[in-house]
Amino acid sequence: MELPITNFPDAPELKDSLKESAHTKDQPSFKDQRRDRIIQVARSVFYEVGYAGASMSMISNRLGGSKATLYAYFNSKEELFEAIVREQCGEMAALFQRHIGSDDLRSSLTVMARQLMGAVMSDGVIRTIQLVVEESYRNPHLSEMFHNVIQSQGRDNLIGLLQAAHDKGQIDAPNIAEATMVLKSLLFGDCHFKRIMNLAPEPTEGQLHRQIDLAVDVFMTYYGRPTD
Amino acid sequence: MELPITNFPDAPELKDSLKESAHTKDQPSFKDQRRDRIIQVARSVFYEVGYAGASMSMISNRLGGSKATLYAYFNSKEELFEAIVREQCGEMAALFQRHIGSDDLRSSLTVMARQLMGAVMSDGVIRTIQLVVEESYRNPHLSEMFHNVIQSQGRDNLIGLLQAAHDKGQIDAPNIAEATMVLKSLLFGDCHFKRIMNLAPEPTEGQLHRQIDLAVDVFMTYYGRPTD
DNA sequence: GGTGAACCGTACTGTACAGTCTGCTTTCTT
DNA sequence: AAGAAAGCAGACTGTACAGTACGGTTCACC
Repeated sequence: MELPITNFPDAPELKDSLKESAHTKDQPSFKDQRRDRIIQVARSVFYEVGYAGASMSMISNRLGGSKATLYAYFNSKEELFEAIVREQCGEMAALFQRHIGSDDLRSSLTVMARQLMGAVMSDGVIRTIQLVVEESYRNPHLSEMFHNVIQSQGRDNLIGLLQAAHDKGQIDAPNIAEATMVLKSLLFGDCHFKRIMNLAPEPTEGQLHRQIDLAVDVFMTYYGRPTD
Repeated sequence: MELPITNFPDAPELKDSLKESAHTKDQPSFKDQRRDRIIQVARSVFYEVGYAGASMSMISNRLGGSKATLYAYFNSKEELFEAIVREQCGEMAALFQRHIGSDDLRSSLTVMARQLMGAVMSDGVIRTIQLVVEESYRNPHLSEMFHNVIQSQGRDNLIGLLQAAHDKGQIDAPNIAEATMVLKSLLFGDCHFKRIMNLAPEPTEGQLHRQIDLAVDVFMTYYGRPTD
């Protein structure tokens, strides 16, 4: 079922702009930029109709070029999809900057959580998660890739923060991994699951902040030192 | 790609047993039992290869009958899948029996949570969730159906329990819905998400119990009355 | 022993898709 | 200007699948 998306008019424009930027000797090569453009377009198609529902013809049509060109950049649909997930992981990892705990642990946690949650609840990340779930049976290393970013990178940040807080005596959490899990659960709340099930829209900033405040409050009540 | 599952030998046997049971005038008719058998087999196929990966031929082969028979019971692949999800929802709903809080809220919560979590973390339910996620874009009312069970049924039980506890003065939770969300998040923890992403096997009973104990402890520390 | 409903096996139809190939055009390089 | 590299359009191949058609078979029931 080919959607009626007849040759996007912006495709040729882009092509021209690519050529120009090459004249000015920018860092990313033609190929890289074109590759990025393919990933971007393909991602939007996968988002709309899912992995199984997307066809390479659909992608190349919307891209404006020919299928042959598409296959010149990616050897298969699977490889293209993998590149999309990889790129999304990269974007997420870039968001998980390392935080150094301040004296006020509550505000440190809040700042960090806002950053983390904004990323993790966004339409893009949620849709990627859904696609990974769809493909994770056929292609288990996709979820592993995701795991390495979302769990290792994001979680290690949290663990580092909490470990430092524990060492400074701000909290009393002998089992840091467990405490991290509790915090993460409280932060994600109901909402993350609902998002994945397509049962809730992207939360507003206000909703996110309320949820984070509650999570931090519950967490600190359990793990905080009496003096804190 | 047809899997090498040549005509299950048990299919004819079953057919015979169906006929026999009709003689004895059991409640479920031929059709009902046969329908259940189809759902059961189809579910196992969907579990193995996903919705898109499963073909009706594959299902009817494994069933032992012909495709025509399959279509005599279900008008389309989608309808069959919907029946599977509906049945799984029914099974889950049956597990969420109503609990009346005892004087010991901690133990009430623990008992209820063990029941809930055992269901919700099981391979069957998790795999169904994954399939629903896969199809929820094309077929949004599948997730709604799920939502009605897992959220309304399961959650209403929790809400009822907590409301009673609040009324009895066992906890101080002016916003019951919020408290329920906190409890649910703590119970599900990391594990549920990991399960959905195919990153963790079904937890052992010991792991479940530890997680539940921690969740209840955190919850009661925050919401419990000082006297409790 | 005949009738009808359910079922069986399988061939068929129409469609859709991944991936390839070809012949042509544009654009860059030298 | 000439050759090379990349891209374009779209036809083509082979496969897989949803769903249908059909002729033959079983079997309960009359």
